[in-house]
Amino acid sequence: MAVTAQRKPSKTRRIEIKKTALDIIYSEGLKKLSTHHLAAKAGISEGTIFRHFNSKKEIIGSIVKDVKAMLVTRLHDIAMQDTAPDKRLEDFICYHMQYLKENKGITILLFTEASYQNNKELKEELDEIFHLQQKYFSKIILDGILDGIWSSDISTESLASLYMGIPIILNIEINLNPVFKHDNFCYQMLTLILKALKK
Amino acid sequence: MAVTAQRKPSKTRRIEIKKTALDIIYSEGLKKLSTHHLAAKAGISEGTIFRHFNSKKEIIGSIVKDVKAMLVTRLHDIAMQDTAPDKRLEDFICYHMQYLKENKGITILLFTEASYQNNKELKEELDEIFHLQQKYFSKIILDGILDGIWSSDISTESLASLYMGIPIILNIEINLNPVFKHDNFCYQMLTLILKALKK
DNA sequence: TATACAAGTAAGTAATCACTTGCAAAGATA
DNA sequence: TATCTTTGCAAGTGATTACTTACTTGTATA
Repeated sequence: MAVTAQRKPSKTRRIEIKKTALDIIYSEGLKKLSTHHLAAKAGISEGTIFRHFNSKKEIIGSIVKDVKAMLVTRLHDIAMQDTAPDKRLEDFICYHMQYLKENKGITILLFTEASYQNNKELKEELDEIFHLQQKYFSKIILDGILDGIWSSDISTESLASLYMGIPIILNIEINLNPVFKHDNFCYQMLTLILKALKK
Repeated sequence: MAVTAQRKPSKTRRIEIKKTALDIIYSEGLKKLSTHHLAAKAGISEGTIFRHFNSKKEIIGSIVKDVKAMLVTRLHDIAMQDTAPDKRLEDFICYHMQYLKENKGITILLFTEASYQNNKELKEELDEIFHLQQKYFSKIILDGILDGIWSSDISTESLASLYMGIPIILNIEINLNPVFKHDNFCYQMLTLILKALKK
């Protein structure tokens, strides 16, 4: 019979709201992400949400921004390391999968929101995230081909396209199959990619 | 200044409504698929939609049923042919891509609706479609391995998972890149898969 | 030609949506 | 202690949602 939520600084409350939003997306679906339901799950009133965000759109925009800061820059760093390409490829894929495993609502948000809403700015953000990931992946592959460890008669572009399907598949499998063994997943995918790259 | 839509038998009208729904999903996003907007685009009144379908849910359910009848059974037939596995693989992938190219709203509907709505029956239907496609794909791969034309040291299951990412990627690329050259796409993907399968 | 049914409409319905308003009170600073 | 800013809430707002109701009209068949 809570009367009023504990007062917290906006910075903290924003993080809580975004975390709750991802929980809802992952466990109940995007449709349940109403401001009413989000407030209830976060233990605050609906009005309080709009004290910390100007709009619902801004909440999603802020989450996307977090992904760029946390995931995309890390993938960039991995791709640009001066270690061997096969080592970088492993780090890249495994970090990518681990991040998505630990932030389970992200994939649904990125791919569903873009095709559900018709928000132009959001679409452009997602487009950028998508193609940056492809670009960093391609960088590693091209380095490996230049180093002579991988076959050059492969379309790097196609392989990068194929790679981008993996996060989505991971998510669908997790969603449909509750006992999905995520741990092997990144190494299984790595093995397949290495096989395709073999000279 | 049309007063009343032309009278058509329910069978015809249902097809028109479903076609219009897919057009909206593809070109305007799932959010714009309201019964109000759907009726306007189909050139009928909102009430007429409910003359031919009991609910909006039933429209989507009927489209999913069409996919099972048109796409899934065709993929089954291709997988079960007694031609060479590499021929079947080519037919399988190219028919799959062609179907999705000609029915552009389907992929968004299948993958977005499942994570947007929390409709249990729909989720089970989509689960079935997803895993049947994986199963038929795996059948071809296993036949090729048994015939000795492809390497046996590959996880058929992993490859089938990887394969299922392709339709989604195709859709995202088409959406983000208006001048995407779909024609090469299925052969590029086929090449990569064959490379991974090489002995 | 009379009748019955199928297919159409306009104008509703309650529920839900994102968001606003006006006010109370906690916490920091003077 | 007095003041000011920030964070909270209850109770709204109009717009939109899927769907219903009551009624009209085209068309096939007796």
